[in-house]
Amino acid sequence: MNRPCTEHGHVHRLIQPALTDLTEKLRAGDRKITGPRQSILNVLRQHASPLTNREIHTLLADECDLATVYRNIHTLLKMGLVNRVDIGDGTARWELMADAADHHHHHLVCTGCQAIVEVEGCFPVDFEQQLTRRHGFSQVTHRLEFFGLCPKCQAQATGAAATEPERA
Amino acid sequence: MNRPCTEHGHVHRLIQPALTDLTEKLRAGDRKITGPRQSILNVLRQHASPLTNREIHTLLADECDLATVYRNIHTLLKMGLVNRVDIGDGTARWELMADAADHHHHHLVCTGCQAIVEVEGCFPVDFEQQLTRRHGFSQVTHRLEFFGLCPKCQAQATGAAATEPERA
DNA sequence: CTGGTTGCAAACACTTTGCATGTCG
DNA sequence: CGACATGCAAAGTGTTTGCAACCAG
Repeated sequence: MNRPCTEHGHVHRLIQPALTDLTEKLRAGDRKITGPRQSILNVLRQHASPLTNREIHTLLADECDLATVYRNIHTLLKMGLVNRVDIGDGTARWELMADAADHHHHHLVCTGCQAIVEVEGCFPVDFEQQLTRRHGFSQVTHRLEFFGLCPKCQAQATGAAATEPERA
Repeated sequence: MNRPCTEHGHVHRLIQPALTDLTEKLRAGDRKITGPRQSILNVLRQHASPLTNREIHTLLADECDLATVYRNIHTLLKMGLVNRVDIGDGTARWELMADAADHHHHHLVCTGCQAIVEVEGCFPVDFEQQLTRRHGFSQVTHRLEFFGLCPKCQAQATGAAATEPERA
């Protein structure tokens, strides 16, 4: 389902919701189809790697204000159209939520260069239910991210002056 | 392993590293055992639920400056003594890293009241290796958090306007 | 026409940093 | 004594919000 992107070093999702499907959802939620809103959705559609609000704004080439990006992302979040991704640097990243339940996935983040790779698969739902049942929680979801050193950064680390003390 | 804390509504970890073990690690890293540093470690030892820098500072009752908390947490992070936890609100939280590899755990966060419960167990390491092997990453770790509605918030939601203050 | 939306700027919250002073080892 | 640590304040980011003008439905 995925194809490596030689230019950016990450994986592009081939299957992205059609823009019409997205605007349709907006309409259903009594939201207006404005220019900035369509642009934001398009930018997200073209980048599988989660983007920060600032990155979205930059990619939009000042088509709209940064505050508008924040407001729209927030709206899209409430409508369940985007998904928040945290990679531990304190900045929120956003990706388009694939249609409903399918295409559940996670990310593999390089601790060296911050590159984000999308990984398929996840643990069985039984695991989640089993783990949370005893606590009486309902509507349980999860967020799972992997971290590690990507091939490039590994080479760079070993190749360069061997100043890399082994870490536990 | 855990015991519910009636006062704070979360779960306290019974097994926490002894303060001497912690200061020992500091010494080993050529770090000084200062007053603020010991206090921070003690606060973390007494609260299993991850704390924000501000919370730590408050619990310290102004024993030291907020900036000192930030700096020390950063130091402890680099030394591998604390672990960062993100629950999706943009604020970093910190918990004491249990001894080495054991006591690997995750968190169950209530989307209603932000309460954090520690959950034991995790998927088999094989899963992680299998999932990331194809990407050539090394030193792979992961971060996993569960989200859901805690029993209290469920009742509050169904009971509608029903008076259910019950100081949380 | 009308309420949602936007631009702009100010306000906020969290986090980092420069510098002089203080203190552990 | 020397290097690291701290307090204080200022500056940096990421994010939110008030308000008047604007625009999609």
